[in-house]
This record gives sequence, structure tokens and C-alpha cells, in this order.
Amino acid sequence: MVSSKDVAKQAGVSQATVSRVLNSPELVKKHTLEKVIKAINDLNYIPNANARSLVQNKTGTIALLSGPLHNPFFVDTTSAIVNYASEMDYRIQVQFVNDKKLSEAYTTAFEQKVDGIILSCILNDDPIFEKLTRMEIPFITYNRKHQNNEYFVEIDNYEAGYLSAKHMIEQGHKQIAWIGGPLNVSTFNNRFLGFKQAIQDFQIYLPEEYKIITDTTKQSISESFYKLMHLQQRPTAICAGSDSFAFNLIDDAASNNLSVPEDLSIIGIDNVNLSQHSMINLTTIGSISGKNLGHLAIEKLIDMIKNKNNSCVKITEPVRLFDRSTTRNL
Amino acid sequence: MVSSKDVAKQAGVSQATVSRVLNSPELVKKHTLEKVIKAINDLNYIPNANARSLVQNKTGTIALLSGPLHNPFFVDTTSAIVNYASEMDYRIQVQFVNDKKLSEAYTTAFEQKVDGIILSCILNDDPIFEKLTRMEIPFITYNRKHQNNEYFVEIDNYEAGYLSAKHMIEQGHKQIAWIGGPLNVSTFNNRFLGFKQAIQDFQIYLPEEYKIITDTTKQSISESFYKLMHLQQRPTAICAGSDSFAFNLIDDAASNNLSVPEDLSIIGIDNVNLSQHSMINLTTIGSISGKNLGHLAIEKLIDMIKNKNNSCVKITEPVRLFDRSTTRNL
DNA sequence: ACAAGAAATGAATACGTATACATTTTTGAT
DNA sequence: ATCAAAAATGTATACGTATTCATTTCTTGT
Repeated sequence: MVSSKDVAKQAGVSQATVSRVLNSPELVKKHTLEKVIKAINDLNYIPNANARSLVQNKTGTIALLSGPLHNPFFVDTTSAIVNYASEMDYRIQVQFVNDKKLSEAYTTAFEQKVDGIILSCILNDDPIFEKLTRMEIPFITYNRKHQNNEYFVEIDNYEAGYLSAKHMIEQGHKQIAWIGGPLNVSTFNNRFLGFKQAIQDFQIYLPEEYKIITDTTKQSISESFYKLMHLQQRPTAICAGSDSFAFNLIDDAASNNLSVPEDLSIIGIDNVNLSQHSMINLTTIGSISGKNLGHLAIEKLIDMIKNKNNSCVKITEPVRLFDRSTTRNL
Repeated sequence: MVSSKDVAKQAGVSQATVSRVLNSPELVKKHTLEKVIKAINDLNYIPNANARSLVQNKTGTIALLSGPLHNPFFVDTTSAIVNYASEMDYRIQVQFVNDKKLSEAYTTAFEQKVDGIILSCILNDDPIFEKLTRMEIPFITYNRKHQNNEYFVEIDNYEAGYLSAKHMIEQGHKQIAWIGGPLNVSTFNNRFLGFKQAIQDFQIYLPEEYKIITDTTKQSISESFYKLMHLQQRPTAICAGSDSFAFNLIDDAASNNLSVPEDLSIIGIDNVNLSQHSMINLTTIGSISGKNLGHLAIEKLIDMIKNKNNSCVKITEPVRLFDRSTTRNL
């Protein structure tokens, strides 16, 4: 590999001068500048970012620990995060984390000595959180948060759950079920709490079988749907824990020959880009501002990295209903 | 930052021994091993991958230069690539490249001294290709290829274009339009060639206005659609250059109050995961094996990196029709 | 033409690791 | 107990860069 030393020899200068040409060309005389640049081009020299990181003690790299892309929410956020980081001259190392490989993913990030970590995959009482704070690496969570988090970006999940149920109730539904993810995930937990509060406020009867907490695999969701649809008293409406859940449920409905919304109303939460597609048109709850959570988070993170800014970041975006066509008046 | 030297001091051994504990523990006596491991844990030591890269001259990192995620094809491939790489203990640095930032993206990858590059965004006669080969970094393209490429993975694009047109013809359509991307992209070019061949073989009349080559922005596609729909003799079927094009066109149809397939048949190419969704059900052409192109490519790339394997990789997956519900008999 | 100050360059070093080689310690057969 | 071989450990160096400090070269005002 051709190094700055090789360039220096070729140009008849010292290695330090080559370094200066790259990092502070205003310090070097025009004549030598040209000589060095010529040598760089002749030798096809490309500086080694790893060596640079070593001496400067920063890598210009951010680790992204995202949920899987089959969840369209993470498609939107990943896209926003990677693009904004690129604009700001940060590189993103992405991992799509499942629970099994979680701690491995963290280790990788730590070893790379990334300048910051942006992550979604954290549980409300995750023990990894301690490790993360002790690392002294700036990090921020989006969508989910840990109970002790001081840096996070989310939507108002409680309100989202509340509005979700409220919408169904206002449409005249009395049999409303919930299907959402595990309650050790802050997002699902708060949404579910909001949902239950609305149900209670409007004095709707909510049988135990209508409260379904499941993991996020396609199969588990399908099984939950199947169970729900084979109850004696089956629900006329389902509030899904997220748009991703809603999409799965809509698919399940189709395979069970049920039309949405004619036979069954379904509402999501997140208002992902895909939900606006004309062939889907999912009714959902989403951020009023329409700002992408990933974008908000990466902006803040880069600010934290650059300015050693230590004040908290606790952003909770207000939400509203996006009334589209997967729910209907009873 | 705590380094292996600090650990060495704490454990009362040399730095070399610490290094051995991490990389070849079988060489170190049990007693000292335990001392060192204790010191590592006490100090919360995490090795610096950059320093390691410097001396070992490999980074364990692969650069992914992907197209944007609003194209669902790249959702599927990115997911497969990142996950497989993680399994094989490679890290992925991802960039979603647009044409403006292309050469910048390459530079970034080069500077990081990545072990390999997996990319989609390359033009048929892209001058960057020369640079890439001169770099002596293993690389592979998926989906698209350069005219001189010796390492690529694609579907049989020509055949895909052919089958796409053939399907419409067999459904009884006589007015069949093409809307696809730029012809300096191998993928679009070959698909278009296949399309034209089928049209010719079946002796269909193809007016100039039915051949639309546009860039891949939502707006340009919408404009193309609008033009097409306001022709005196408007087409009854559109062959889209990709599933992504098809999704856009379906959206455009909806906003123009045209139903698919009642008023207009639309077929895509790629058979992306999303196209199978019950609410979309896009008729399309895709790989028979169903193998993900990204997965095929990253497999090959990692093999190339590990085994210094220099023989060519030229994979062209055969295709077939996936007859779903966005086309209908005339 | 000269000195003093500024500008440009070079020499030396540090970053954190892996590894070749040198040295010490341990083992085991006699 | 001795010694050779094997095992374990330590020392020194290299990787490619940025940067501090020392040195040289250039300006400029007299």
C-alpha cells in the first residue's frame, strides 16, 4: 500500500509536509504544494483513515443499531440516518439487530471506537444500558427508550395508543382488540397503556382475550390473529401496536378471506411512508410535524459529538390521527 | 482510553502477553491468562480495531454502496447483505448513493481501507470502473454491471423485459408502453431491449411515445405517466422498468382515478418482497430460484476476500413470471 | 546589505496493536 | 541432579498518520 512516506520520497519532501498538504494546505508554499499533489496523483495515493483515527482519537464513524428492515419504520429511519450522516461527513456502520446478537452488536461498535451510537433496539430495563453509559460514548435512542435514558427521541406513544382506541370508538366500534409487541419495550408499553386508558375512559368492555401481547415475528402475529378471529365474540376492530403489525394483520385478514375495512377495521401507529401508498392507505397515528425520528436523533447525536454538548435530549413528538381507509364506521 | 499497555501494567505482564491472551490464548499459561483476564475486566478494556487494522492490514469492513431505500429492491438487498456480513463477522459501512455524491462515496470507501466493496450504483460505461479495478480491492456489483465487469450478480434482465411484454401480449393487449430508467444503466437497458424484442416478435405496433426513458425520481415518473395518459391513443398496459417504477405508476394511476388492473394493466420486474403483499399483489418478473441478489453477491465477495479467489463471478439468474393481480385479460 | 521576524519545512514522536525474535522458565528424560 | 528441548514471556519494531518542536528559508523595512 502506498503511504504518505512514499509520496514524500517521490516529491522530495518530508512526510510531515505531505500531511500538511492534505490537512492544512495554506501552510505550504505553492511550489511544493504542486509537487506533492503531483506525486499523490502519480502514485494514486489515498490516505489511511484508520491510521488517522489512531492519532486523532476519533473515527468519523457512527454505529447504527437498527431493527430489521422488514419493519417499514426502520426503512424510513435508516434511510434518514444514513443520508444525513453522509451529508455531515460521518460514516455509518449499520447492524440489524436481533435479540440474540444484541450484545455482540454492541461489542463490535465499541471495538470500532465509533464516535457515537444511535440505536433503537433497547429494552426498558436493559442491563446493557449501564455498560453503554460507562463507555462514555455519546449515544441516543430513537423510537424506544430505557427507563434511565437521558438522550432519546420518540413520538408520544401513550397519546398514540389513546388516539388509536379513541378513533375506533368514535367509529362506533364496541369490540376492539389490541395486538402489540412485548411490554418491556417502552414503545409498545406506553401505546398499550394509552389504549387501555381510552377504553376505560369511554367505558368499553375489554375482555382478556382482546389484549394480545406477542413477539414481532410474522408467524406469531398470524397466530394471534387466528386466535382472535376464532373467538365466539370476535372483534370488529383491531388496534395494532405499530404500522408493521398492522401490515401483517392486513395480510392475515386477506389470507382468511376477510376484507379490510368491510369485515374488520385496522389501525396502526407510526405513519410510515409506506402507509400512505395508494394501494395500502393505512389509517394510523403519527407525528404531527411529520419529522422522521431517525433524522431528529442523528441530528442531535452529531451535535453531541461535535459540541461535547452534555445537556439532555428528551424529545417526544406530539401525534395525531391520519384517517385513511383501513377503518370504517360501524 | 484504556489500552493493552494499561492492562499489561495492571496484570504485571508485558503488552505482548495481553495481545496473546486476546488472539492466541492457547499460548499463555493458565495462571497468567486469568490474571490478564481479570485486569481486562477490571479496567473495562476494549481493544482498538483501528490499531489492529493498521498492523494487520485488513479491517474486517465492507463498503456497501446501495441505491436508495425508497426503492424496495434495495430494502431487500441491503437487509440480506448486512445480515449475512454480520454473521460472517464483517462490518458493513453503508451509503445510499445518488449520482451527485457518487465519487465521494467511493473515496470514503477507499480511505477506510475496506476489505471489499459491494455496489449496485454503477453505469454501463462508468469511468469510475477503471479506478475501482486499479484499487486492487475485491469488489462485486449486484443488479447492475459495467461493460467490463468480471464480478457481478444479476437477473436475466433481457429475458425479464421479454417476458414482461410477452405477458401483456398474451393477455390480449395491443397498446403496450414502456416506462423505465436510463439506458446507461445495464439493468434498464437490457430489460428494454428484451421488451422491444418481444414487441417485434409478436408484431405489435410500438409508437415512439410509448417508449419512455426517464430518471428514477417520483416526479419524473409521474410526469411520464401523465404524458402517457393524455395521448390520443393511450396504452392499456404499461411494462415498468422495475417494481419500484411499477409502485410509483400504481400510485399515479390512483391519483388520476384509474383503477389497476381494470383501466390499466401494470407489470413490474424484480419480484421484491413488498410486491407479494396482499394489498399490492403486483404482477412481476423475478428470479426463479427466489434467491436474493444481495445475498448472492455478498457471499461471493466474502469468499473472494477470504480465499483471494481470482476467477470470475458472473451470475445471471433465470427468471419467470409471477402472475398476480395488477394485470388482466383484455 | 542586513537583521529580525515570519513563513516553510523537517525530524522526532505518539497513537494501540500484532508479531518476529530474544530471553527466561518449565518440563521431562536420563 | 542435570541438561536439552519445549513452553512461556518479554523486548523491540512496524503499521500510517498527525503534530510538536527545532531548524531552515524567505520577507521586509531599514
